[in-house]
Amino acid sequence: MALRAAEQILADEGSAALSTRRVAGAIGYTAGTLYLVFRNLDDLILQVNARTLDDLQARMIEQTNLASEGLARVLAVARAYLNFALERPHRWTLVYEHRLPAEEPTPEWYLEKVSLVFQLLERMLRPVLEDSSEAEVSTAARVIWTGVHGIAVLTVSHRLHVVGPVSPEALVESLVVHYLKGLRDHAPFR
Amino acid sequence: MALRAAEQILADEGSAALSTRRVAGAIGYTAGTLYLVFRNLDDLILQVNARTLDDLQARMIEQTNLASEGLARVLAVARAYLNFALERPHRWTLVYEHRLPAEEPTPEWYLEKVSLVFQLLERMLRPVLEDSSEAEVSTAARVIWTGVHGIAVLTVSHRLHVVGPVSPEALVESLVVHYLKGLRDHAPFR
DNA sequence: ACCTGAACACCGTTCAAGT
DNA sequence: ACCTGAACACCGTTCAAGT
Repeated sequence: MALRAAEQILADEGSAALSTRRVAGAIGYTAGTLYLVFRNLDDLILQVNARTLDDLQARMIEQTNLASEGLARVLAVARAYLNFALERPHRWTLVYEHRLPAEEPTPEWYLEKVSLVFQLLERMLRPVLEDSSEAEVSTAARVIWTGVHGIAVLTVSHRLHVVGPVSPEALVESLVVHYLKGLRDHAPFR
Repeated sequence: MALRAAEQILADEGSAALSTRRVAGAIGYTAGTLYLVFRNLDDLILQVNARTLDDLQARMIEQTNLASEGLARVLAVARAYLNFALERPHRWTLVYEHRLPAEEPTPEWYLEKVSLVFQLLERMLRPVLEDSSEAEVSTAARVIWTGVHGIAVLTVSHRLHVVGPVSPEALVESLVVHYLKGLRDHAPFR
């Protein structure tokens, strides 16, 4: 299948090597044939990314189920997201770097998959923030999601070690633990 | 100048339109001529990014000086970073999405500029975390930097609104305020 | 019905040749 | 000394033509 060949090229050589001619060649066809299956290269990439998002979601659910109590589950989702990114840097990078041409809107089914990954975190967070309003849980889920994403982005692009040695796992733990602690402390800042 | 033309194309049409032929054409030259000034396209992009990092640093210093006390200064650096990204999405995106070929190492002077942006945040953070060790301040600076970066990345790529309406400014404030509050509370999580 | 291969409009990069 | 323009090896995409 074309998608599997694309994932292989991606894993081995990164997104710069991902071309219609390369993918077609890898499965014994000519570039033109791909256009009988996919609308264009963007469509092919969207399908590759859909599988990546599915795999990510599955991994997050799997890892989260190994942890029992509140905070441990939040940490487990966050770590699963980070580890997925670190283990498949090229596939994961393609998901958030790929941009459709401005005129083409992102398909609904794709946005749905992005949203599912986020909702999983939101669900794990609710029991930890019992005393908080719905809006506060919502904001907290966004902060942790974007924060873990940022750690993963800068680690994968090798920008993090530029400012000294540091473990991304330690950053995720510090972020989740201290942010949630601060959220539950309703006193003013100083 | 070639760099100014490159910035114009980038701002107007994004990084996909940034080619040697386009840049050369915009300044009345032929593609080959650019190779008398730049080693190749990657080198040109590196120079564009260097200017972007300089502008970002200047903007951060400027905004930070408007705020006086501890927490306000940390918030000011964080907001300056976010706003810079939102106002120049294409230029800012190129800085963190551009990858040199694996064999070519990133030049020292470039890593220095990345590191300066981070150090500015670290300096603002120290007075707020008087009771913390050097290592704790160091981790905190990395968590806030990566966190704000993640908020900016997902906002610029339009992934944030996918999970419902949300203001990136509010996320930055929630992250900084609650994370720092949690950091100063030395009690165990529950 | 399925696939090819040539064509078109683009790339980055090099380099002999022109002024 | 400075720049061009052709050449080479690549792109994505389309489509008449082949089997």
